[in-house]
Amino acid sequence: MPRKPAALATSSASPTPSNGATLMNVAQAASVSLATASRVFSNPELVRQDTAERVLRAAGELGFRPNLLGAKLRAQRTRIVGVMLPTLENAVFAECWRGIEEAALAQGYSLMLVTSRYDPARERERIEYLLRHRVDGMVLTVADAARSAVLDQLDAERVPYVLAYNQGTRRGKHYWVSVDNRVSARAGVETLIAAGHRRIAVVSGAFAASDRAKQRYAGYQDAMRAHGLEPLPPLSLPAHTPTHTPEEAEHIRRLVTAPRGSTALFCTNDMLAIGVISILKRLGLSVPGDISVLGYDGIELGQLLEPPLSTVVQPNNEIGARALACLLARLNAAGADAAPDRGPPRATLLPHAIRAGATVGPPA
Amino acid sequence: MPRKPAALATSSASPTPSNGATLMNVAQAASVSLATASRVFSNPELVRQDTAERVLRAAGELGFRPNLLGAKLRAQRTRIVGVMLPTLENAVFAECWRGIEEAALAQGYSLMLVTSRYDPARERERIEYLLRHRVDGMVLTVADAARSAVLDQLDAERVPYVLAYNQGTRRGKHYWVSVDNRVSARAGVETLIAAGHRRIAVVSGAFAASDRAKQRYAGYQDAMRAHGLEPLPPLSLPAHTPTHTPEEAEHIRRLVTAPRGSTALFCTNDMLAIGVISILKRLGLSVPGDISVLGYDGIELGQLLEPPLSTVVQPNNEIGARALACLLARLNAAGADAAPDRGPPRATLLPHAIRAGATVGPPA
DNA sequence: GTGAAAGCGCTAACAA
DNA sequence: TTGTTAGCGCTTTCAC
Repeated sequence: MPRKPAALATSSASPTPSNGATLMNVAQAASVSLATASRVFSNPELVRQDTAERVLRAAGELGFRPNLLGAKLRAQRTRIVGVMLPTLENAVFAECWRGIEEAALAQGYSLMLVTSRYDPARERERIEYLLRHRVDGMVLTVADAARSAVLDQLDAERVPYVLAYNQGTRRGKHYWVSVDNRVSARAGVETLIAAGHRRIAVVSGAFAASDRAKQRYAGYQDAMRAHGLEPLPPLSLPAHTPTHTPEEAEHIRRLVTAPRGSTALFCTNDMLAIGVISILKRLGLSVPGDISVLGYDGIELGQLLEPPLSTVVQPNNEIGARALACLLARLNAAGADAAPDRGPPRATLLPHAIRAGATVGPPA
Repeated sequence: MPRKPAALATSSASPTPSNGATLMNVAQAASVSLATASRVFSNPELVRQDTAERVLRAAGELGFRPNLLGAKLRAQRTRIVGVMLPTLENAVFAECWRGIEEAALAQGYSLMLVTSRYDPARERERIEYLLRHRVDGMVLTVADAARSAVLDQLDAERVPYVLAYNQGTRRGKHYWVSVDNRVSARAGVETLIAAGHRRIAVVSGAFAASDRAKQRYAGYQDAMRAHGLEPLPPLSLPAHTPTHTPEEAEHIRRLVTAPRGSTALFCTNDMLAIGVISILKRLGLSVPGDISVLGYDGIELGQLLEPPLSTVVQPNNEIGARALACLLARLNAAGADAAPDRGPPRATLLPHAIRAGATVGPPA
């Protein structure tokens, strides 16, 4: 009967830890060729109903589980998307991940996540790692999209990628999904001005670690100038440490108590804002009674606090989901034909919102 | 139907999006056999110094990047570890992920992350997905380790896994890394008792979604009984919603204002504690002036708040790192020989700590 | 030390 | 509709 020279009667033991059955085993059990068995899973419409059923039944009985490795190697595409985010410990990115995972799941794509810690050296290393896995493309947030070594590398190697949060700078150079950082920051600061504040300061993470922070600062300057107010230089705090240092507290104290100290602080991200509010409280100041604080990001945690954080809201889930969708659109467009005009738009600008919260009030 | 020489045209340009060079190309450029070239990367000690250098140089010039897919398929092991966590939006798991990623990076292992959302159906689906990728093993946190369908499946298929946070229940059944939930919770509640509280209530997420919550509640009962106090039934709040519902607020109000209402609340996780504190404040109550609140988890965020959250601290980074290390130890032990006594211990109990914070004070 | 050869599990021409 | 046949890029005996 076995007119196959097949030397693959090895199925007694359990080769792979998970499960032994290969497509070949299934094909034999269903008395069809390997090709037909394959088609049942990848192109069911090419195979007759009852044949397909026989194969499926055999697969079920054998506990067959497709080995994606073989498929990927052969197909020269992995259907894996690499994701690089600065950290997950800032809820912004955790929320974004959720959007990405949801979208990938819906589209049958797999994900590989790495974190860069805002560290360019680590960015390079982690990207290399994703490349070795032959991801089809990437979704990433880099420190500074305009001067990023990894982005240059990716461009040189023609790896498709889409930026999340990084707002494209040079015209038409990158694909990106973001809110308008500058405009939205301006809108946020204008709520401060509308509340009566005139002396408004900015607290930010390191500009080098975040082009968004720079853009948001520019938005602050826009708002101030548009209202005839003088922008102040930003207070740059090092990456949010788990706990406050005395120096940080001292900086904040000076900012708000100097003669003519600021009455409102615009923090370029929510985690920072939460930390700043705590520092202010420890200094014996009330928020918003003595000082108003406005955040940026719109993480859900902000609403859990009391008073709830006033902040500029980005749609974090959606940023992730859209970035992934954009990438898949690129991948598909490239597959169909190489027409340069096909594929998704390079820029996806999502709307921001202002969440009123209760950490902003009139100046003391 | 168009013919297919187009494929050749594209492949001449750029075979793989990333890079074209295969190990075979490198071997030819270095005038060695494929086998030798391979050895340079996997078993350098088997090849002569100068040969190796030639190969390395050729690889550099060609911009060779090993295709892990080929290696994995051939070697029948992927060096990928699957990670399943309930969510990353709870900082506990984000911190744990950090530990896992660090440890994996150090050991040259890759990771594939999925989230289960505390949903058993989704757990199954996501596990299947990891299995298709032929991960060598898994690190996971399941809703309830004692009655988990996915764990049974994994056992049946002999896939090595290590639980993080889930504390092993049946003797010797699972491998796990955790603090002692019951003992640590008891210790936490005893700080409440030491502060003078007698009427202490528990606020928890759904027990069905977390065996940890159940164990921590048991610890609470232990503490109460040991001090001659009457344990109260837990107040179970649905999964932490982004914002508070009126019902939640009403439940909390009743808990603390009924005749002889509780003076302290033990929340079985930090996010819950943060939410509960906000609710109390909105009810016009002061923490810890009117009501004391104790959390559990020790997320870093807790220290950023004012007052800083009093909580039972788990070493989240280390739980992740240890879980991964334990898994790799299992994988290696299995590789060496199948001696049943080899390999890491099944249980890894990590020490907890109490972070005093400032949300616990004497009863009003 | 090095090379030749045989696949790992799967997909996709092409043929029947 | 189904089968045959080549590999995808790599590791790994086994000879030399």
